Amino acid sequence: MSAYADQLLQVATDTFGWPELHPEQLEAMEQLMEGHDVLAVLPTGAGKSAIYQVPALLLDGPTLVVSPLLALQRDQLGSIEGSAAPEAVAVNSSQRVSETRHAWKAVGEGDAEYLFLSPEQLAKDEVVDELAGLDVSLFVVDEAHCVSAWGHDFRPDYLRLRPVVERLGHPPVVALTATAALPVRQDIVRRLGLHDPREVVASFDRPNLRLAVQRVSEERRKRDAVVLHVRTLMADPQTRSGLVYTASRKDAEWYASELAQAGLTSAAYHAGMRAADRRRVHEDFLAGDVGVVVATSAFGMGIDKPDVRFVVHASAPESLDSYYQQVGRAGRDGEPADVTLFYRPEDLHLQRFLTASRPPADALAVVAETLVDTEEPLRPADLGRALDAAADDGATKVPAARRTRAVNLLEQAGAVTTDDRGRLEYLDPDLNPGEAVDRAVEVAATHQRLVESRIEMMRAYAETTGCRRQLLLGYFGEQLEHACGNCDTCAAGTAHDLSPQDDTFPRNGSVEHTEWGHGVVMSVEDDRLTVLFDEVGYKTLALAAVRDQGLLTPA
DNA sequence: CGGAAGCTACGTACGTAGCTTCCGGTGCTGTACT
Repeated sequence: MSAYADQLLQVATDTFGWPELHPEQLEAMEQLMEGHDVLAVLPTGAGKSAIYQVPALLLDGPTLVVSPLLALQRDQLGSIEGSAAPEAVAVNSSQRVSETRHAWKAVGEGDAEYLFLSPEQLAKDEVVDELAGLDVSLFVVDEAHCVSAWGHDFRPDYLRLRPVVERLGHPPVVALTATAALPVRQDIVRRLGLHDPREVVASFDRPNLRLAVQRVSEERRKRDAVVLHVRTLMADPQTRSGLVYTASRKDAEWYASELAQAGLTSAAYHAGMRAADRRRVHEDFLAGDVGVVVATSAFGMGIDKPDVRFVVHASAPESLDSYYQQVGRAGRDGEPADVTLFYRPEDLHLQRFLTASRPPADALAVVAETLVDTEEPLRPADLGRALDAAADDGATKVPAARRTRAVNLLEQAGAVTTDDRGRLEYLDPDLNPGEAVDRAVEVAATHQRLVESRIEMMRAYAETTGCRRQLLLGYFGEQLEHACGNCDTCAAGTAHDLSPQDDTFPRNGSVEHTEWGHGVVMSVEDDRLTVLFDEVGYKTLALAAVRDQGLLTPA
């Protein structure tokens, strides 16, 4: 046991009232105390927040917590307030100016230990300037999968945390998430610039979830089948609550009303609803007044209800990452829960549409040209001003989010870098901006291939005749030797235990493909391999073809 | 890409087949207006 274990346990007990810590929690905390960066992948309910809350009190200086949703920030503030820990404050657009002023003052004077912020706040120079004077001792990225899932497109400021960490002198950084497959973990480590990170990864297996897929041919039949399935589940007196996920807001409304007509207490939940209605649905679900919430992906983070008895998908999501996160909301109490995907291959086309992204070609060109022409490195805000001025002279107008996305891509392409004062610099004056744009477009294309290959993994899960849990856990890098006995394919008798493999291509081993280049073996089944390639994402290869044609060599 | 909604033609007077068009997810922020 390390020198810190006793102190950590004592703070956990005295301040938070936790009589003990899980080994993973303690491990992550000790690594932080020793000054290491940490990536912790632990299931929800395993006490991820404790990992920063406890060491924060032993480290000298405030703890900065990056959190994706204001609602989550409020929850966290509330839970810290309910403990004996020092004050927690937030800085965001939803609170009064006076509250924000108080927050800065309290952190500055050492009265507040925890400061919650969104990544968008950290994109502002004045916020980072303020933080730079605070001697931040711990940098926490909560729900860190958002870095990878949202940073590339939806919320590009998630990819700009790294320069902030550096400007704060790189205090120990801890990234926390419940679900992260290998490329997501790699992305988190790379984008946050974690130094030699210690990874604490708990098992992904949730044996109490009964996994099933119902394949349906027609949309109309699927709707009937989903409604029937939910009605059947809710007819069981043991089943008080469950979730139905849909791909569109319209479907969420449709199923919610259909289930209500069938006599169930159901409610829709999606981002198109008014904030007050969303909050009420959430509260009613927790209180048990609403039995079934029918939701888009908007419903999820921050829901901690132990007795959710089922999660039904009326439509497949865009990745197993999302799928596992959503189904993981069932059966937190460890009791059996039903997890069923209603699958039509056609539904994957919608996911393809929703995840399709065009690289911001015009923005890339303007940003690259502006940066190459600038003598001094530019702060992002100054770049924005320069682009606005250029737009007044007839250049393409570039909204802030697009500009950030362009900067991110140029940086990933190695054309632009951020210096230690957070300023953007064009790296090689001899590199033609047109060439820089081409490279950035290629970076975006590589990422897009990964996104598309994730959809194909979703398809593989839905269509496999092997054990679903083996496939799912394999996706997250965990090998299940025996068929699980608690999924539909096991029940149908098509699943079977893995037979011993020769170890030409061991799991997690590096390989080189004749066409697709470098990759890492994710899972090995009897007749096939799934490999994550750097350039083309996930690919499943038939072992026979690999052997006969010599497609793959260990690297 | 697929599905729903809206439109037109049909050929009979209201309903349906078939075509076209449009829509489809996740949240922060700061500002303008009630």
